[in-house]
Amino acid sequence: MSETVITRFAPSPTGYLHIGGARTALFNWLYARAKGGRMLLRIEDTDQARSTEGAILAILDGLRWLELDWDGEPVYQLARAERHRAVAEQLLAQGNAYRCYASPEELAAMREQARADGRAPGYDGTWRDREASDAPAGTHPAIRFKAPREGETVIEDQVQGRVVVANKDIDDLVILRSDGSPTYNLSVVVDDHDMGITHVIRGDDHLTNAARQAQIYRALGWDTPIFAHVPLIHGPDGAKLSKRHGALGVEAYRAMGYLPAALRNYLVRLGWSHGDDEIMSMDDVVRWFDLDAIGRSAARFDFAKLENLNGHYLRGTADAELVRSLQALVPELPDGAELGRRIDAEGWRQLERAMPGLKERAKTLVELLDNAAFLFAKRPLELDEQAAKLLDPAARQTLAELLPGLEAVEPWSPEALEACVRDFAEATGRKLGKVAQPLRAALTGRSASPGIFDVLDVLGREESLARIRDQALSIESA
RNA sequence: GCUCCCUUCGUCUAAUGGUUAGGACGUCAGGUUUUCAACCUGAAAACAGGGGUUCAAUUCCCCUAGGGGGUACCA
Repeated sequence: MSETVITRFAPSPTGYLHIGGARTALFNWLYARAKGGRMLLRIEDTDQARSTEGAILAILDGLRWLELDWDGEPVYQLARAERHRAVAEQLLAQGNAYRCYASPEELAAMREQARADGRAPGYDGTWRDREASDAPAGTHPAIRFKAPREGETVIEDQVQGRVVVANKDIDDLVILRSDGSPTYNLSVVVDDHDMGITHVIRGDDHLTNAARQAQIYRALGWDTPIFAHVPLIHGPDGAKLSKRHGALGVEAYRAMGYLPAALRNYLVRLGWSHGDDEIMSMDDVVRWFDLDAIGRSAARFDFAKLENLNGHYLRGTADAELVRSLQALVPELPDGAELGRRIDAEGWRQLERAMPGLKERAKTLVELLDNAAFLFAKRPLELDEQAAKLLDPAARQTLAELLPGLEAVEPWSPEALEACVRDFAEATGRKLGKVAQPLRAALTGRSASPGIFDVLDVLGREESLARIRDQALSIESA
């Protein structure tokens, strides 16, 4: 009997959706899709001190941007606290848990002592067998899980393989705080069980939790889900890619001009592989994805490769769609407001017309937009250093000589323009580059741009000639 | 400290008990070209170290080193 696969992505809303979380979500999504199952979303907001509404929104937004959809409504863990509490009480009634009256000070002292003795700094089980009558008056106890002390707990992990933890190394964890709120390890078990989760795919920072959780499953008489602990993603320097060490939320990648398709492709190859395949559609990946092809070692995040992939996807995206992406991106840019004002409807149309030449030359949407700056520039153009160097007296002379021919070009099409410029170069014994580069500098203010005949075409006759005159004329006045 | 996991070119990775250890990104050198990209060709570049097991280990086992995770009344 084959059971429907149900995975879940369970972020805690204490920050944005970071890149590791995004990959975890992607893997869960892929596995569910690959097996014809479902992926559920659970917001683990039980840490009320750190969870924020804004973070929840940022995470949902990040998932939507990555086009990772989930099935059904998100489950909010906090809303299920009553159920978690009931399970804790059940564990207590069954004798699988006990009340612990130790104060925070006592616990701290206990940890310190254990450390000094070279032992694992876990709870020592003081209240495991003490009578309730010993309880100090007026204190609210926490409830601790009575973890087995003998033997070992085995996790048959789909990625990590067989992981064995000695039970003596697992202490009695608190499942219900003294204020009556459930803790993570209890909530996860109850929720995963109640939601019918069949496969838990998450970062391997949860690997040791899995052993604790397995013990709780057992005490409750529930089947454990299948675990798959995916290695973490490290920064370019090999250090942990944590929120504190410059890890970025997916919205930062969006703002840097990356395409969701490129990020997904990059992320899926971080830890998972299918032979020598690098560029894969999500349809391909869904067809091929499985847990056994996930590697066991951590990967470093490499922007260079992401950029390369992004360039690939950029080139493969339709012009009109790129314009829409750009329109959505502009407000998120640092100078977005100013830029948004400068580009009018006509500007967007021009941008789309210039897109074939632009998308060939950019690795990100941000770079693309920067390369398109000449479209929105106002005369007289500001020349960058190299363009200024290019427009030496000889070049300005060339432009002056070229001008009459260009003025007569009819129609103003790339083909006709190219014929005109080539004829001019040939007739005057110049190499094409000697004409094209000054033109480029005059028209775009830079030394690099899309094909120069396309630039002339997109800019139009009037604006092109005016920009050329701006530069050619200066020699006559000089 | 205790405990768990990991280790193939700079990076992401493939493969195999016997291979010239493959691909991709990046780098370098050419080609193409109106610039820059793209594209094409080529090059340099890896089995962490030490022990075993075996006719034979990059591959299996052990140790060491290095890296990472966990070690909360956080998730």
